Amino acid sequence: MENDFLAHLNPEQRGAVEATEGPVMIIAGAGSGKTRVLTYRIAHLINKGVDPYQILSLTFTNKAAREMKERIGHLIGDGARDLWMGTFHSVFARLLRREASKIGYPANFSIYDTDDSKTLLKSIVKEMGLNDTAYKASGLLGRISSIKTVLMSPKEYMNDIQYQNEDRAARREHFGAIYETYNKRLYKSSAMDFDDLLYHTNILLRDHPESLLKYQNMFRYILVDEYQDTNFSQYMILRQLAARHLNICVVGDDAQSIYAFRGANIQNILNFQKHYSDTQVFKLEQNYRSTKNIVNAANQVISKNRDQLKKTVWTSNEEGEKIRVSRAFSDSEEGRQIAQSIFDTRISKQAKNKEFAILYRTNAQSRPLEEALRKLNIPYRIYGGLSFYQRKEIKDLMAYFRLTVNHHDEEALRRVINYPIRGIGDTTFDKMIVAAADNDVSIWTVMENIADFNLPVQTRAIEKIKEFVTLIKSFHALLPDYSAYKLADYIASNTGIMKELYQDRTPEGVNRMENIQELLNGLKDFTEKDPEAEMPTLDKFMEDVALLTSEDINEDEEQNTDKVLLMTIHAAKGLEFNYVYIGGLEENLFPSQMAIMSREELEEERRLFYVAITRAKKQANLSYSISRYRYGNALSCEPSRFLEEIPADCVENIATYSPNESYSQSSFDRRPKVFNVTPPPVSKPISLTNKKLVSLKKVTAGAPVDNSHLTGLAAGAKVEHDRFGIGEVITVEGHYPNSKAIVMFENGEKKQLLLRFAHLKVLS
DNA sequence: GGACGTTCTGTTTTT
DNA sequence: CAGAACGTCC
Repeated sequence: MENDFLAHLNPEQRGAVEATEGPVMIIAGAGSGKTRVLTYRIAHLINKGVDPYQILSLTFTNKAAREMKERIGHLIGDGARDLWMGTFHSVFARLLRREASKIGYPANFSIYDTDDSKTLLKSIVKEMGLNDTAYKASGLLGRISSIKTVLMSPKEYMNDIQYQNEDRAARREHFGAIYETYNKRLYKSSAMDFDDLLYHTNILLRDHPESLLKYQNMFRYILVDEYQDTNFSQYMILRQLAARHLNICVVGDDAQSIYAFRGANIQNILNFQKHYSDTQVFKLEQNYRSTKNIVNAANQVISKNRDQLKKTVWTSNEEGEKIRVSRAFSDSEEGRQIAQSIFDTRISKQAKNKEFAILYRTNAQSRPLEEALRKLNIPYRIYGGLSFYQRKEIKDLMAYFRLTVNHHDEEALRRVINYPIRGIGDTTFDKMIVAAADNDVSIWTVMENIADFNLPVQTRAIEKIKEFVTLIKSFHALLPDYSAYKLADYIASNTGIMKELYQDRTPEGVNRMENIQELLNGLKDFTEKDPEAEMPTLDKFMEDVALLTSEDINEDEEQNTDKVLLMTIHAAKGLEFNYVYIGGLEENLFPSQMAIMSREELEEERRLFYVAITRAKKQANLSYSISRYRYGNALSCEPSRFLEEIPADCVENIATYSPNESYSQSSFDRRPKVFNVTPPPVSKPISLTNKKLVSLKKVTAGAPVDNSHLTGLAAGAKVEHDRFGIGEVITVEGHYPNSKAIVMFENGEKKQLLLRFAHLKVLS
């Protein structure tokens, strides 16, 4: 049994699978069967008699972990379920909940996402009376994150002369104090941010030898995927855990390191052999994925980078088609070209939608692509993108869940204390923050004992606060007895959220309602998943949802449908497609203008380009446009330098667009250059058959409003789906933002609607 | 406190 | 262009 499945591997792969003892580094070129090696390695370990729960396998996404678990399950059966497998963040969050008391946290600590952290920072800057343009939340969080990543506490930071000098020079002398307050507030809220999960794991292992020993013995075998994208904090965790048995196996490709911006340190992989003596190194250099032409082009491009491990990726696959490069006039025309090409290729190659992917550098690029695909009725799905859990209505309801589980969660409290409106406004909340800080307690504690604090607020507000405290406590009391679904449903209706959303009959409101329903369905699944197990309560559900992404939900329905996938290149890591389109190959966009200052940054962009090309199995299509709408302006663009780095014999230039363009060859001017050209007209009327919602585009004040301002709604178009009470738009008149639309409903009733931002509000 | 209107400002990638 | 932040009115 043991050997039959190893026969599926080539000698390179097999060597890497069978070297189970001691430090191992596997350098796996793009498309070389890396996941296969990891999967087989784990299966092989278990076959050799290693208990699954002694294996810790760290992946880059939860989805990768789940897929790998499934594949191992196919090889060895049920045992796969007991593996410790997941992202660094999810695995160590789980571990920290077990050991929370050792580091002074309760087991039910909250996990703050980036939004929570930013809101908290904004609040702190305001409370400290600092200028919020000099201390911007995003910048602060970035810096705090990188400092936490190098495991530096606020105290250490403030004692570090170099950092202090840096801050003085940058006129940020209060940064240390902000960092300290931020951490303190997190602690008072019983909350951790993403970096804390790794930071506190390090502290736990460093300061508690008995815990260290426990986990060293527990995780006898450690495997790390995408090692090139680990940061210092993660490196230190691994080093501590692996120190005893030294069975650490890292897999990665330095050429695909694309997360330096969030602290990934490519030196981890470059220096692995120095960190662990007697490392066995395996190189997987045969690419099974792409055509010769794609492999050659990618190799040529990446060879321009100075920092890299030596390896020669090669393939025995067929020569394949040349990489196609096309030029468009504008971003919307680029979209049309791509959509048309997909349309044609689908027929000529008898291909399915899901064999196509469109990749781009920034999320904002998806819009013109989506429009073009919709016009040709090509079904598509945006992969990644805004996470389900980042939507306002979901965050609001989840904030109630968080607050129920952990009353001290300040950001959850901030979100919902006055939602739905219950008369506790900003003024009252600010006063409670002050009282909390003065008494060194959480805001919840202030609220709980509101009468003792003699706050200078209206007695009405005091009453409201008492009611709110009672409400949340009543939810908490039900925690042990109610299932997650039952309690969530109870909370949704008892807070008034359901009622509020139900009353909102705008398309967006209905959509929000659907999202809430989806969340509740998710909870139902969670509740019913394992009837044998102990009661699936809400606090258990909350344990790791903070770390899920949109790809972790909805998988059954969405995953297997036949749709073209759109995503950023970062999100495409680890995926492959027959036909890949990479849009926006323009200087200052890709490479990003934020990343052309230093060689290191530029090399990371080049690796990103390498990742993008190597996603393609059969055909890679690159495109750029000579103008692009950004921030409301048409900017002139020049082709990306990366295009020139592809050897000419790998490339074929295809259809380019050039009627009446007023394109000048002058070098890129940072100031917007406005093109006086109207984009080519769209010939086909827009079909709305598969479109659920109608939303409105904003209209410039003073300009007349017409039907074209209804996104996706051509003149006279009929909205087929009447679930939302929207019928046919008859006329639209007036000026933004108070223009009016007359709409005829299917029952013949006519109503006047107010157009305001993206809402349709019924007037009569 | 809350609804609604106006002005300003940012502008990469994400566990 | 879109969303945040601010200002004005009830």
